[in-house]
Amino acid sequence: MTSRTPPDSGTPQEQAHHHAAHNHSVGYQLLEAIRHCEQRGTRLTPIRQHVLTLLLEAGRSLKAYELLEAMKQLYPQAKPPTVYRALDFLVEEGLIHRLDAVNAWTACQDVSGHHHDLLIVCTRCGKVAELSAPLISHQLHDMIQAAGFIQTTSETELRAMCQDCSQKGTAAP
Amino acid sequence: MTSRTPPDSGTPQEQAHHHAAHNHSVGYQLLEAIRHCEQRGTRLTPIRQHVLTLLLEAGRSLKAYELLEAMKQLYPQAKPPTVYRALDFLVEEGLIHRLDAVNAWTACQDVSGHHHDLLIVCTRCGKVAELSAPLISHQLHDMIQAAGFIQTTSETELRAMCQDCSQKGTAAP
DNA sequence: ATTGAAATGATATGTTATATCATTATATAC
DNA sequence: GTATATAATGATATAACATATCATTTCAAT
Repeated sequence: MTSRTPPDSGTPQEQAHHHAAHNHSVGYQLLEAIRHCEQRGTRLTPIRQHVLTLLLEAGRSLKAYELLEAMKQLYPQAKPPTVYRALDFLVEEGLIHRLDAVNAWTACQDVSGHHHDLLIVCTRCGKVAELSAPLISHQLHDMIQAAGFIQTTSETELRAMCQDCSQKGTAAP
Repeated sequence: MTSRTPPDSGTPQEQAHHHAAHNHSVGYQLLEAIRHCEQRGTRLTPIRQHVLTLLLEAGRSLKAYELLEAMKQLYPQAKPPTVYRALDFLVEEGLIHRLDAVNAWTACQDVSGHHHDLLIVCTRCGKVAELSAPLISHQLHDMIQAAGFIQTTSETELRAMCQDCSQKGTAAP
């Protein structure tokens, strides 16, 4: 799950927005993706669409080789490059995120809607919350620039642990 | 290099601090590390010390297998676990950072001094700038909490490109 | 000296990702 | 509609990153 029901009663103190309300169906999200690619003149081929669908249906982040196994149901000839090429395309299109913290991949929950710039990643189960926090992101951008760097991604990954996992303790999954 | 001479004339707008001034010698940094481990009752064994020294001398982030190759000069019997165990120990001690964005490892430039909570990582060459920005970090912490997560690391990695690399363009290294 | 814990040695294997070249599909120009 | 260039996929191999496991050694505390 991508944190669909976070307790919004915390300490806002910042114009941060969850987009948990954008809990669209997989079918709708797929349509959004198709429109998105049409507008950009890119091709959401069957393989790419299927990888995206798997991620959308999973409702959590998946490993590349998990996706490969799943792909083999429909595409028995699928090999690692089959999956990695699709993933690279989908990242390029902004339809999915690669999560460095857990070496996994997750569908973007809100392609056409609000921009989100922070990803909170549970390093235990891979659950992700997509947030929008323009003020913080702007500050981060300025700091990166002040340090003599150029920001190359509009999304910042934050390592964390979800409530379920932190309750279960640090033991193995 | 860990961004030793960033242009500090940018847009501060935030109490962010570079610690480029803490440009200590490798010898001094090693002494700091030894003291650090003594105080914590942990053992900076020869292997661990050598891995740390390699990272300190490199002045940039290194891959685990680069370190392995280098280790083999002094420890011909070195194997992957030799290096990974040392790296895990050094991370545990806060003497080095693991950089998820580039699958590499970098020495902490300021073990005993100021706390730093942001790492700006050049995803092209692995160069790192260590920054301290308590206000932003506090905001990030609150947002993570508001999203129903528990923050598990005190350092946030920011993907970027250093000036050298962004000038050289997107071509291969 | 004994002993328990930590560290290292050694082997094997698991996991993640890419390089390369051949083939097929698609879009555009003609 | 055929030619042709480009994009996508197929297929094989291998590179790059990381850990599990068990044996042995070192170290510190008794």
